[in-house]
Amino acid sequence: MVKIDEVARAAGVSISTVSYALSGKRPVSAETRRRIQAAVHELGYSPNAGARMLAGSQTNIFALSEPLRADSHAPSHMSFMHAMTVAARRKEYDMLLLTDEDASAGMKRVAQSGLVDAILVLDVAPDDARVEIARASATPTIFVGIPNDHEGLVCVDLDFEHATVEAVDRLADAGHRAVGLIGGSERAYEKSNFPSRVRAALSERATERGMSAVSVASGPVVTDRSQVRRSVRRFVENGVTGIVLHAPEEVLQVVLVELAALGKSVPGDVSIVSVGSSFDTDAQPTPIDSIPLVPQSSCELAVDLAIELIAGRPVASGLHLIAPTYLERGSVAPVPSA
Amino acid sequence: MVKIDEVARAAGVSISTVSYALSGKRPVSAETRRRIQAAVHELGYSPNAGARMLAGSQTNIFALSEPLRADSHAPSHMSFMHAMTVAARRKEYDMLLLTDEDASAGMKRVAQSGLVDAILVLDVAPDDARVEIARASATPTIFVGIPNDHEGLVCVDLDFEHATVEAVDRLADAGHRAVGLIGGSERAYEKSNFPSRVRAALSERATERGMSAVSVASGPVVTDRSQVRRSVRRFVENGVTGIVLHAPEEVLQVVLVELAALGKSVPGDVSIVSVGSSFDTDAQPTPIDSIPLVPQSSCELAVDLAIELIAGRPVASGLHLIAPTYLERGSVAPVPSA
DNA sequence: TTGAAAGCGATACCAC
DNA sequence: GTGGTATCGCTTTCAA
Repeated sequence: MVKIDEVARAAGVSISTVSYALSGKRPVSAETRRRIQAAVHELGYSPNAGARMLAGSQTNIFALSEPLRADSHAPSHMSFMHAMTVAARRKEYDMLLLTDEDASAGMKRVAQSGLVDAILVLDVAPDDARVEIARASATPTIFVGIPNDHEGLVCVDLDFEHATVEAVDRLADAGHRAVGLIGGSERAYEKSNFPSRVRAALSERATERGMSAVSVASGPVVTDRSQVRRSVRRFVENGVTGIVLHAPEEVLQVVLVELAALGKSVPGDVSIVSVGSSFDTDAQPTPIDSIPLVPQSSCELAVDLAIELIAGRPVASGLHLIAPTYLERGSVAPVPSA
Repeated sequence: MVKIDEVARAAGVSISTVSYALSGKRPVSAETRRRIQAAVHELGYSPNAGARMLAGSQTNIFALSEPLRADSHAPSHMSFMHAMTVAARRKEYDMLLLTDEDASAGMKRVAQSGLVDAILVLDVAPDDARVEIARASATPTIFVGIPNDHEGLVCVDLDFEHATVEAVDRLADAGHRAVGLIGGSERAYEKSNFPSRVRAALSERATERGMSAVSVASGPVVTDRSQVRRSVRRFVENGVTGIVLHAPEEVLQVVLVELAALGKSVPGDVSIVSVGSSFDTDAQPTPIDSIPLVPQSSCELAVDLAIELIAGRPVASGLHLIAPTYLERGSVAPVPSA
């Protein structure tokens, strides 16, 4: 394991110059820097992590607190974990995993031992125990998702309410008079407080636009396709021509199959918009308009905010909402003239 | 951030005694240890991670190399990552995440910087680039899964071959004369070399037991249920009464639905055994006999082996196969007397 | 623009 | 059974 003094010797400079050349915290002449970089490359030097932490009081490690509840949607979680880790690496940070059975204790431990510079919290529940720990800790903490009580916290999320409004508006603009919502399972409404915000925003906006709204929460995906199909049938019977979907990929597929079974085409007879999904609505048999929840966006923002906090720069505590982006895929069309 | 000397002062001992009391590497009188523990608790002390790494040359961190390929099965991956992280924590280790775009570079980096004590490799491909890196590195590395060329490596996995043999034997013992295999997607056969071992073991054992074997790889799960259904129909037409399933949960569900549609009952008409699945075959509408791939088992073994290597204790390089466990759930019954 | 040297906070050797 | 202290490899002040 090659050390900094070997690099210094090889480059014919002092240890401190090597350190500065690598960190860029002090100007180093072009020629000297070149020699140092050559030596670094030559010897395959990378600074000892422990020594760096100790001397620099920065670890370049984030903790990712990721409670894996039995009912969480694995593919979405993976996307977020992955996006977060990649975003961190782009900023030279590594990612340490904190599991659920360890969430509270783990957050304390990594903070107290100075193992990490900041904590990133995924899969935030409305009533999340980690909120209190974050408040009690001096370690910068960013929530991806929004707990009910987010006073003084830094939270990142998609702006679901505006996304929903946008979705309703698109349908209204296309002349649709009745809109239906296919939401997630009942459990989803306890796990996160956004499904209910979507539902509320939809009702409100539909009313404002003079539409009638029918909202339905779908049952647990795999075990209860029939409930989703029932909802779709009810929509059709009630003259709903616009559907807003806030649910996983599997549910969309059931919806599409059922519509086809009822002889309804998309967007010929029924228009669909997906809100806040993190799967690719473009890769569906029928591409679907979407206002996606893009893990990369949330995660990059979260990482940037963490870095600001670490640097001691001011960050507005409160909600950092990501503006929705509407992706047209041709699944919204004017309502058929009855 | 409270330091060791404050604890020492509070307990009225020297810092070395505190260190020894905490590490247990030197006997400390009961009374002294009690006072130290009290002080630790009182002050909320936890040792500085950087200092510890530097002085002790142990980091108590593992790296988890987890290439997230687009076609990987998210729920299984999550199970493994989670199980591995939990197993590590039980041994006082934290887990650092290495992503795919970083796999090779990341492994080198964390090894060279002394950030981790060992590397755990998940989702091993038959022809895995990480094999070479492991060979070139002095950092202990454990593979969960088996690359084709595993010379000199330490690999952990379920003993799929014996598991398959056991499954075939159960069916043979129950009098079944023809056995069918529902495997994963074609891609699965490239991603890991176990699906093909299962297939080979099945053919061989079936022959040994005087059975006829029909092997079928199912298509990509979601987009091609029809292929699975076709296979099931073919099985029934060909008089197959015993099915070995080596595929994800979704495939099992399709199989069960199709059998029902064909008027076949389980285990009345057809017997089924699942091999190497990591979902709960007991939670299915029809519970299924299973020789499960238990993430906990693999991960605990991997962690134990890593610790052995770190401690400098000898570990047999080569395959560490986990003995299969057969779980009876009533899905295997004597072949109906035609 | 560069160098010397004082820490950072533990661990573990050497004494007692 | 306990204490003093050199040491780990870097960062960063202070000097030049």
